[in-house]
Amino acid sequence: MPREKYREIYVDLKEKIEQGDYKESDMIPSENILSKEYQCTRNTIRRAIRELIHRGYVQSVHGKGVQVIYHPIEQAHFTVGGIESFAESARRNKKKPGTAVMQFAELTVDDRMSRRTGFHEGAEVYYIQRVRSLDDVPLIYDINVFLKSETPGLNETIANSSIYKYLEDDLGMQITTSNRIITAELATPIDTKYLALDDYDFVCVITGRTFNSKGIQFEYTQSRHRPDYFSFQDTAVRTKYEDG
Amino acid sequence: MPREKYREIYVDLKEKIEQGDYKESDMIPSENILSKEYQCTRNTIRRAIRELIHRGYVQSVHGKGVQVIYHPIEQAHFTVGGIESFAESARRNKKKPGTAVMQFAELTVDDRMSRRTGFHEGAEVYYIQRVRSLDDVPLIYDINVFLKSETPGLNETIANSSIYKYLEDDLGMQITTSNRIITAELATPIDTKYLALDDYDFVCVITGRTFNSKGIQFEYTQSRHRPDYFSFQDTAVRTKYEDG
DNA sequence: ATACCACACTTGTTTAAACAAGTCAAGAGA
DNA sequence: TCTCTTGACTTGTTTAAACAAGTGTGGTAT
Repeated sequence: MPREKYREIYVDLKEKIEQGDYKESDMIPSENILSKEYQCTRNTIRRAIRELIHRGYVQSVHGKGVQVIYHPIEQAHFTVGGIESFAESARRNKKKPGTAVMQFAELTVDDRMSRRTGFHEGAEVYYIQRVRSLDDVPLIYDINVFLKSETPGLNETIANSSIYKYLEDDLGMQITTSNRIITAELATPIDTKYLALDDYDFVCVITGRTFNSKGIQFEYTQSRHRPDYFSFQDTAVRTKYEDG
Repeated sequence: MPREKYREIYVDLKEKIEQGDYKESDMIPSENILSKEYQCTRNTIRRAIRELIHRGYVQSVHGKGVQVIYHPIEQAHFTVGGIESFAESARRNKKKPGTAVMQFAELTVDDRMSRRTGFHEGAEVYYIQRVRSLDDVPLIYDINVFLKSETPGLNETIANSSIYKYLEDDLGMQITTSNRIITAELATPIDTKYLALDDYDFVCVITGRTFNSKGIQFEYTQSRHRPDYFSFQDTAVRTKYEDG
């Protein structure tokens, strides 16, 4: 459970917005009022509000207040966003997750793979391919490359359930940053073979590198999704003036 | 030009990273050292670093320091990310932008459109369809809906160049937050007709709502991209503990 | 009525300081 | 040699206060 004040306040306000206590276009109470309510300084309130802004819940307006802009999205898709494991996403989307390991290999990174994954040449890695299903329909083809030195003891059994759960609970690793690129590509024969693509001849692809709290990139991932079950959510905040 | 200290520091550090003064996996100087260098308090330094973290340039490691994780991406695609106008993106991707207005209409939001766009029923809007080209190849089909009351004076001539430029420079509007969803869809006959899709029968779609600094949603957008010219970049930072 | 100004609010930026907590290396003690 | 502790560093959280700047209201003088 969160022990940090700003996080408690953030979660509290977030739930109030999601439950409709504060409705879209409403102003939430001012920072001064909230700091009295939550028994803390304005700084701590501002930090909680900052998180809400970054997640697209509210929008601050100079001189006026902080306005709710949260709009629940239609859940026709399987929505991806933030840093989540497949199991977590599945649960949030209220679908039953399933996993089948297609390949589990241990290999050494060569020149070409190094450029693609960001791992150093010569690094020892686990190379895993898995098919993920939602409500028993195979919809996602996952290719994972894990740095062995940071993920010791990884094996096929673990790959069959949840690798992230193993990393976080058993190895005590903390996942922090994820750089991702979203594209769409023509389906490969492998996609067509293993996924229920129906009539689709293309897939949505998330390619990304993930870092742990020690600042080490421990993962490279490529997730190939059936398009009608994929949507990626994002909130961008424009900081004043250009970025350069 | 930025007058805020934290922004000057942010831009300065960002450029040092992009130019390779601080290389990947390097630690940048500690917050205390930087605060002396830049003649400010640690708080201001932390704020600049926070921005770098959110844009995927660095990663802070508790007790150790702040590490560079920036990795220049391969520019095979047309990369979208952050809040940018089409003209800005084109310039950043070093391509010549072009625009053709297919439709410019003024209409009133009805029930169905309200659910899709987030505008109130009965609101007066501009409805615009445009084909965007990069280096003279038509690659993006843009559908924009602008709230008339917030974007007065919009016309076909402006739509032909840069609407965002008009809003920011002439109307003095500040664009702040953008909620977007990225998906891929089968190409419609319109896509096929107006875009150079080559053999592709699908498009990448960015759907989004944009807010100005007054907290008013003034735009709804749908951008349909040729897939091989599209990539969406994202950095996610996992805040400790679950979001609820 | 209208234009203007003062005032009470709001959020935005910056400084300052204290303490918590994680890392790492050097040195003491076995 | 090995283990453990200490201390100096790092980032993380919170408090406190001052001033800047934008918004809106209400009153006053025209």
